[in-house]
Order: sequence, then C-alpha cells, then structure tokens
Amino acid sequence: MVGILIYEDNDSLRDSLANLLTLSKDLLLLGAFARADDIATHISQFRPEVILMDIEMPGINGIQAVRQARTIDKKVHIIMLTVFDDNKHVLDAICAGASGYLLKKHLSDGLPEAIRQVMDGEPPMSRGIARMIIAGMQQTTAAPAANDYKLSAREKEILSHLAGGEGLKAMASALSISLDTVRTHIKNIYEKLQVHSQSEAVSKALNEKLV
Amino acid sequence: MVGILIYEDNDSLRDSLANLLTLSKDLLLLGAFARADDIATHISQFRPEVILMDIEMPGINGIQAVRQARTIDKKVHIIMLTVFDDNKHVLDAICAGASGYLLKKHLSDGLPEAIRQVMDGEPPMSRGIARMIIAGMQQTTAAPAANDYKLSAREKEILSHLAGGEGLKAMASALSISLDTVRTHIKNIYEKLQVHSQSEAVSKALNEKLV
DNA sequence: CCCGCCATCCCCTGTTTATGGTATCCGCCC
DNA sequence: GGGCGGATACCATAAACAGGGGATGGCGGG
Repeated sequence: MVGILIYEDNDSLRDSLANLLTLSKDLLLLGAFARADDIATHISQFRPEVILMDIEMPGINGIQAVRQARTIDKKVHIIMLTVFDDNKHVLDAICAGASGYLLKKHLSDGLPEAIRQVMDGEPPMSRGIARMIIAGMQQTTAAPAANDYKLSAREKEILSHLAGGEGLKAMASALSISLDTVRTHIKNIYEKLQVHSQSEAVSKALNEKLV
Repeated sequence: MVGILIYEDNDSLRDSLANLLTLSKDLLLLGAFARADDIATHISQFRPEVILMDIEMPGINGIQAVRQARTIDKKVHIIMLTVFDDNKHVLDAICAGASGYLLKKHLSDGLPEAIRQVMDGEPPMSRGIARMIIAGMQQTTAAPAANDYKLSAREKEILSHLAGGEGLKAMASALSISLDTVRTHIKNIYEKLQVHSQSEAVSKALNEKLV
C-alpha cells in the first residue's frame, strides 16, 4: 500500500487526481492540498511514500516545496506535475530532488502506472522530458567548450595542483622538481591564460573546466 | 532514408547490428567499423545522420569519439551502445553530446525504433538510464550542501571577488575600502575556511559553491 | 642536422600576501 | 550600559609570489 499526498492548486484537477488514485486499491490517498506552505508538517504527520507536486502554486512554489520535503524525508518520491514543458523548471525540480516528471496532459492515462514505476526506482517521464534533460545537461556542460589555451601536459598538471589550492613549494615537493621549475611552468601558464596571479588562474581553470 | 554509421569492436555484434538495419528499408547502413580512430574522416566522407557508438573500444573510446563527431557535425545524432549501465559513463557520454543511450541487452528488439525516435528529436532510453541521469544530476548538484562556514555578508562579498580572480588592491578600489580592511576580511575568511592562501580559498569557494 | 617545443634549473628585483597585534565605530541584544 | 560581533583601519615582519633574464638537455619534424 503506497501512501500519497497531492499538492495542486487547481480544485477540479486536484479532485480528478484524487479520484484517479482511489481506483487503484494499492494506492492510498493520505491528503490533497491546494498549497504546499505546510508541507513540512504534512510529511511528519502523514509519512507519505509518494508526493504529487504541482509547480505553479500560490504560496511557496513546487520546487521550493520539493527542497523542503527532501530535507525532512530523503526517501520520499516526488513526481512533478506541470503544464510547463520548459527546460528550466524541469531541471530545477530535478536538481531539487524530484524523482519524476509528468506533463498534466499526459497523466490522465498513466498516473497509477507512474506511481508504481517511481516506487520501483524507475522515474516516470512524459514524452519529451528526457530530451529536455539531455538538452539541459549538454547545454550546461558543452557551453564553455570553445577554449583552447594549448597548455602542455605538464602545465595542465601544474594547473590542477594549483586549482587544488597547493602552494608552489608543496607542488615542487609533490612533483619532485625544483621550485624554480614550478615557477617557470606557472609563468608560462599565466602567459597562455592571460592572467597574473594564482587565484586568477585557479578561477579560470575551475570556471572553464580546464582541469 | 536515414544514413547510419556503426562503431563496435565486437565482430559478431557489429554484424548483427548491420543485419538488423538492413531489415528496415528506410534505414541505410553507410559503414561499420571496429574502432573510431578515423571517425572524423568517416563523417566527412559518409555524412551519416545517425551514429551507433560503442563505449568500450580499442583506440579512442566511444566518448572521445562522440566529442570528435560533435565538433565536425553538430547535427548528427549519436546513440550510445553499451553493456555498462554505470552512472559515470552515461553522464560523460551525454555531456559529450550523445543523443540517446541503449543497453546492448535491450537493443535486439528496439533498434530501428530507437533510430526513428532519435531522428524525431526524441532520445531513446533504455529502462533505467533516465533514472541514472536524474541520480547523477541530483548528486552533482545536491552533494555539497553540508557546509556552513558562517561567513558574514561582507566576507562572502570579498570571497566572491577573490574567486573572480581580483587582487586585493583591485578589491579595495572596487569596494571603496582600505587595502588593510580587505586584508582583515581575508584573514577572517582564511580563519573560517581553514585555508592559508588565496588560491586555496578560491578553490574551496568554487568547489563548494560558497559563491 | 638543425630548429622549435618542452621540461628542467638558476638568479635577481620588486611587489603582493600571510600573519600577528591593535584600535575605533556602529548596531544589537540582554 | 556593557558586551559582542562585524566593518573599518593602521603598523610591522617574514614569507611567498610575479616578472624579467638566461641556460641546459631531450625529442620530434622538416
């Protein structure tokens, strides 16, 4: 028996969802609310295993609610419900800890199924959501890829030590080379990266994923 | 008609894939190779629309191959084939630019279907892959959340300037305070972060998302 | 074979940081 | 009102770093 909470501000949709759930006798609706402001209390009180969460709501929005829920109960499964299929909301919700994502127009057929999936550790995904996630990941990681400072292998090594917060002396010891050699490499790195201090180099290295 | 290239080092699997493709008359196998070292040449030569790519191969691995392919042809769709269902490879491949991901044990039934999906902009996903992606995203963004160094607002400001690669003098000017004051703040930051240099502080700040 | 790139090392000079101590002012809370 | 944390500021010393120079050996390509 799977305990479920619903957060959805549209009254008729909330009722439909509730009805949908009562049709499956392995699903138990514990509560349905129009806003998530008291989600912390609800979770402590009802101990749900699955939460259906709207994104757009009065009071705190669904993504904040997910964050709160996660801090209280790390194991609860959260399925986002939304009319939006825009990239940003999807990514935010998943980063906040949502387990799955359903567009409202698709859930009339597959909701009980989706709940069973998520209980099995299988995240339910509306058509197109997976694509958005992939697009989002590629975007966030592929964007800064137009940099080639032609650092030599050794220079990259030195730079990674630098980015690890090591001082020049420590590096010299770690790499078993002279302090002056380290300094020479770093001079060359500065030249190639067009920077003038350790912290600037570290900043550039970490921000542009050079290490 | 969809032009396809295959990279797969297992001979019999490669043959099976090729056979599978010839069964669908809207799919056209342009070539099948045991290693991807010359993928750049192949793409220029065959102009494929879809590439099936193994991850584990002699020579350059599938993920590097994806990266190369993407730089040559941004529009080509790449479906990864693998026996591994471990998180890291999946994430790496997708970040490198793969459009979809199939476990080898699942592809005997759905390969032509998957190719049509990917042509429609719908990424094919073996069962469980989506979950891994979500887990990966949650992990990369939710992991460093247990740090509270109790930096004051001003200290965070100073730290963010530091992480931007600014020197102390520049900061003093930018914030219209004395160089000595900047120093004092930095001393306190070092104390709270338990570090002893700019680069160490920057490293910690960027890695633990303190800024 | 020579040239260029890389890694290694050394020296020198001036600037910047790290670390310590001290001190004033302000706002907040008991 | 006294204590406390935060922001501001100054001084002094020692260490570390930036930027300039020059030098050596190895290794690969034309």
